[in-house]
Amino acid sequence: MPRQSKETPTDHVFAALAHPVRRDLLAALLDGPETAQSLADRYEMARPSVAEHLKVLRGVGLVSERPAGRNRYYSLTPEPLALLRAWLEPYEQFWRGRMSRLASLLEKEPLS
Amino acid sequence: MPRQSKETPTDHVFAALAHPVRRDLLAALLDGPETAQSLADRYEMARPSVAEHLKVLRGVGLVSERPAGRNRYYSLTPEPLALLRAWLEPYEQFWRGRMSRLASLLEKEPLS
DNA sequence: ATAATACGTAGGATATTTCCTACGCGTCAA
DNA sequence: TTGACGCGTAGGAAATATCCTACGTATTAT
Repeated sequence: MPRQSKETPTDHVFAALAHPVRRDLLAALLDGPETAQSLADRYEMARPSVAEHLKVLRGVGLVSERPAGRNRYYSLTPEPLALLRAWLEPYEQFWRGRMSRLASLLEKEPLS
Repeated sequence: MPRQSKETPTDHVFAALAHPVRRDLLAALLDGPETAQSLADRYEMARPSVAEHLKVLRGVGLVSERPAGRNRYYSLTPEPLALLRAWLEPYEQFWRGRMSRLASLLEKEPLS
């Protein structure tokens, strides 16, 4: 399997979540919408840098924006995280498979 | 909150999963242990490059190795993915909150 | 012993990411 | 209108990540 040539939405979500600052930004938005400026203040980071990160998050649909006068409020839209959960699925099955195999093993040979 | 200075295990798991090739490698290992060489063949990539990726995955505990003569079998150890699921938790709660608020809104003002 | 093969890692070229300052645009207050 | 403020983005420096070939080591086959 020589790696799919096209990048999938899941690829982009993983890439967006790879950076600690972007995950921090998402966490901050759990408490409600905020502006780029106030987020920049919170993280001791230049506002344009925060704006870039927000752009990435918006690109994968994890964040949406609402203009309000000269302000612009960013809010969390967690739907794309469903892709992450879907990706996780086969590994959890794999894990459960291992666990049950271990369980049946212990059943046959207890306390050895 | 000026960003935690120390990197957490969760940070490292996200970083490890950020690269498409590393996710492909994990997916390949779902079918059972494999050597670096056979993985390299599958992905049309130089073996040392695959070895580097495996090193990263091993660093976060997603992969373990078992030497066997001059071969070395890598296998999937999905436990660290629990960190990812834990990270996901607050966002799923956030999501459910939005859904239920929408539901109660529709209940009060149906089909408008 | 010798040849072949699998391995990890070093060294380094290249690509990508991240972060900043500088700028121009739009909005609000005076 | 004018000045202050918030915004996004361009441009570029610096840090990271990625991928390769080259090398040395260990194991198997001849």
